[in-house]
Amino acid sequence: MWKVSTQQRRERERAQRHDLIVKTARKLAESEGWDAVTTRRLADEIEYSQPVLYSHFAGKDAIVAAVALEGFTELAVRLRAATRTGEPRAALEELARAYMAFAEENPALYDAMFTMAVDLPFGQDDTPEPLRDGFQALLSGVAQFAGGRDPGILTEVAWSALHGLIVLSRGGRLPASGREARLALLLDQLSATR
Amino acid sequence: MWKVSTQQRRERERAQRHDLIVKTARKLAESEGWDAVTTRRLADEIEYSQPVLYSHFAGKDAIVAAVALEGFTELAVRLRAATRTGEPRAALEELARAYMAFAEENPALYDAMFTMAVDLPFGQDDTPEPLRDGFQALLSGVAQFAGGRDPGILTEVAWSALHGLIVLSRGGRLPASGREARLALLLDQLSATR
DNA sequence: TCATCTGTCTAGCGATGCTAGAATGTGGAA
DNA sequence: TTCCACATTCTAGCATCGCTAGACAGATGA
Repeated sequence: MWKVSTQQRRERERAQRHDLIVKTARKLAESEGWDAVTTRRLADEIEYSQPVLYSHFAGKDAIVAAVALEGFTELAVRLRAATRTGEPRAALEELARAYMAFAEENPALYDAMFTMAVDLPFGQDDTPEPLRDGFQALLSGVAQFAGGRDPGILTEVAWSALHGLIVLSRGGRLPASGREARLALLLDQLSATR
Repeated sequence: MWKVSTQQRRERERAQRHDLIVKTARKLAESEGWDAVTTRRLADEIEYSQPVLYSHFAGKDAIVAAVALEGFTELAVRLRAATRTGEPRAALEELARAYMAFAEENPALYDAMFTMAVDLPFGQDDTPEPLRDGFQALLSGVAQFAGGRDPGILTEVAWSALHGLIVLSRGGRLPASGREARLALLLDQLSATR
């Protein structure tokens, strides 16, 4: 009944608006916090009415999840870019710093990825590619210090420690002053092969 | 104008109701999650009307903070009780296990303490006693492995790692299967003096 | 017995996520 | 060009949230 070309244009426009919603939600969250990201406010920003959001996403949580997914892709890229150094200890440090820098530069995004959205499949078969890729990048930097131990487990512990530092620092649970000292100590711990 | 005894009775009753609110909020959060802890629901449970809550607390956040404070006290007691073993490595393990057990047995409480409530003073001079005490308990178990390093920093890193493991496991970010392996590896890392 | 004052409740405000049904506008057929 | 059909978008509203003003009730001391 409808021309094929018309249908394609519509799908293209829908995809663009889908992206616009995600980008706007992210920008808004980053500049004013996730509390400011209400469906009304978001609808205003994209210059459409509220129900339009629900023709793209099942609900607000799905929008947050979409933002988080975008974050995983960027984090993976960033970690990949930080795994090119030669010397092991320096490589590990660069990797850790890349992770922490990402979290600091995109606090709202990081929250969406690791504290808010719960409905993303993580350790399972249908885990999105970017998630898997980011973990692999971390693993590549940590693995050489595994010695006889399981590199996967070591990576999980390293990741947990980094995440813990980030999230406790952000909430004011850890003083901002000791930042560098803590990172240095963690890197020492991790890079001690045995 | 008012009898002293009357006034005392009233203050006693107020204190009891204050406790009732905190206990009820905690129980409700633990059994149905913090989303179920609405002011209306909470008022229903304590068999008073909503405004009564606001005569005790500035708002819902203050109630959560009160629950969190109770949690800090309990955690401190628990950690203190786990610092009595002789052999250092065993003492450290017992301490770590006590911390993780507390988080697992009281997930909602742990969330209130470390993820939700933001208005509790942490690393400052007016930090509540239980917070300081819990940190000291952790420190007492970790310090002997510090070697030449700053025991405070080491404790902060150890705490971060534990917290990271807990919070990532809970969100499904880490598979439940490797739990013991991750803890063992972390303890190895921490107990390696250098 | 009465007046007063404290404590409690009813009712309501603005804002939230979400949705049903009306209105709009676009595309193809006559 | 006119008209109909259908997809798309919007207006308006629901239930619920945290929070509060003002009415109501009950206890207290004179």
